[in-house]
Amino acid sequence: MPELPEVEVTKQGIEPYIQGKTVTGVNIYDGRLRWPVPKNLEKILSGQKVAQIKRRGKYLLFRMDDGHLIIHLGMTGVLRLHKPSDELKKHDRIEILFGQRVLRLHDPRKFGAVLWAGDESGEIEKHPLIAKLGVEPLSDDFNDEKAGLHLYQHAKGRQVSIKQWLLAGQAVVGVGNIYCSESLFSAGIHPQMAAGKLSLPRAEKLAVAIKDTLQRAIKAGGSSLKDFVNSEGDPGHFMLQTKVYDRAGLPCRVCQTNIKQIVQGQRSTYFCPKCQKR
DNA sequence: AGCTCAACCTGGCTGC
DNA sequence: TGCAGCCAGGTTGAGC
Repeated sequence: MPELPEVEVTKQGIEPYIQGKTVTGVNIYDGRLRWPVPKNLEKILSGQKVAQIKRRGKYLLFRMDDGHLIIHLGMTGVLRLHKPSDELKKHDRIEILFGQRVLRLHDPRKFGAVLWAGDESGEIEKHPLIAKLGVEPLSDDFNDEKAGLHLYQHAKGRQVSIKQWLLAGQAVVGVGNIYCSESLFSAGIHPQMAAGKLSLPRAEKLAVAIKDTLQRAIKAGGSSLKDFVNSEGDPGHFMLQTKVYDRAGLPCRVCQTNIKQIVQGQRSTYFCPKCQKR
């Protein structure tokens, strides 16, 4: 479910209610996520205050008194605030109590993660899961002058397809399978082109396309999904109307050519064979 | 170092 | 209706 925009909207949705609040308890209903949830998480977190929530790529980093709580939503994770009395739903895996509010992770496929990184293990930026991540697409490090050049230099010499290169997240984080297809369409780049063939002008165009796609998705999510505090509602799918994703066989919204679907690196890619050039 | 691929897990949809 | 097979928003880690 969640690519960067979904994670960002989640962050913005829960932060006002959680920031400055103290953990009063933790319940683990099924801790067998991507990695086992630490069994002693309740002991670790109880009494600690949330100073701030940051997002790095698709990771949410809760700055606590003695370290960071790391949460990743995986493929199907949803974080929402509830009242403790709200009925548990199937696939609610873990909850963190803040007095009369409770943060629940609902994750059917269990690809999400809830981990603890204490300060003794170093700065959170050096954490093994965080350290290798690419540049933040919406940060100053990816502004107009630097962004295209950064992509161009990172892609140089790579034989892998530009779709797989972009999705891998080593150059830029947060571009998941949906917005990867969308961004390449927007930049007019064929997904099977070798990453190393990316010219500087096209890299600049791609950088703009990525930022624009993600920003618009965040806006769409922010408007369609303000309600992070109640139990109702399914915050799962709030996608923009897609240009190519999941539109195999349908006419391109620009040129009417049929959208094609292919598989790259075990993932589906959608593109317009006419609008997108190698 | 770069790249490919299997694996983690559950549910929903398609087609027989 | 039942069931097998395939697909799904992410990421790591093994192996070449």
